[in-house]
Amino acid sequence: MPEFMHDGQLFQSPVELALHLIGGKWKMPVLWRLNQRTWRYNELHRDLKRVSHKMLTQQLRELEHAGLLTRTVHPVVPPHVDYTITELGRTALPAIEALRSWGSAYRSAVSRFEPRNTD
Amino acid sequence: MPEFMHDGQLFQSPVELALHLIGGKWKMPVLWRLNQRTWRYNELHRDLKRVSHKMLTQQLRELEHAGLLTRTVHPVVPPHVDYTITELGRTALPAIEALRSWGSAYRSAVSRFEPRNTD
DNA sequence: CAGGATCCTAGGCGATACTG
DNA sequence: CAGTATCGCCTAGGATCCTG
Repeated sequence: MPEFMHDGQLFQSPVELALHLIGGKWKMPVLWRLNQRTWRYNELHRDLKRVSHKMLTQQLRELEHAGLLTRTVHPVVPPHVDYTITELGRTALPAIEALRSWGSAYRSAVSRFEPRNTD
Repeated sequence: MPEFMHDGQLFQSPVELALHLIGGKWKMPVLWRLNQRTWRYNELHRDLKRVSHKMLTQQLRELEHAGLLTRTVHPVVPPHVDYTITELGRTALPAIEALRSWGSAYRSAVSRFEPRNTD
């Protein structure tokens, strides 16, 4: 398993690359939403409740840079920008789904031992 | 998609939980290795080249806390500690494999546009 | 050999204010 | 509405030293 460079950074494995590309806290949730339809900036901002303006913008930029989504600016006033997933971005969905599904299964597996909150 | 608590923290989705559990920089690489056999601490430390002592220890503790691996201390001198994946830990492997496979596919998809280093 | 404890710094990230 | 810029906190995490 040889090391390799991508975008000026050194990686030891494809997993490490994948986490770099979509492992950020908000990237999978964003791609997941974009799978259904095109979203506007503020829609995402509202729906991902605890994300800060700065973080969301930054992660959207990184996803765009990675070619996983497309940013479209409509030249109207007030500004209107929306984000669409690319074909390349769609290829990440099975992996995201696998994580989502595992997280869900883990939760029910563990809840059998940790009693649920009843108060 | 309701929010839920796990281990004292608030999560918005199963994906977020999954990233919390195994999204750390070294966790998937560790689990991936443990799938093949039991490893000793120093073996992991050597094999994950750029991990620091502190980080590796911390992430192993978190994986243990999450029930994904087992830490076994052999009472000999010098100390001998090894790490084994649990059944619960094995359930994460398909998700890790999905990410690994996507990272690999992404890399070859992108390399068609970005010329490889020839110098 | 495994890992705890301590110190210390870079930079991740939130809050805020400003632009087109 | 969407995005940039700036400031400053605070903590993630590396380096180092010490134990059984």
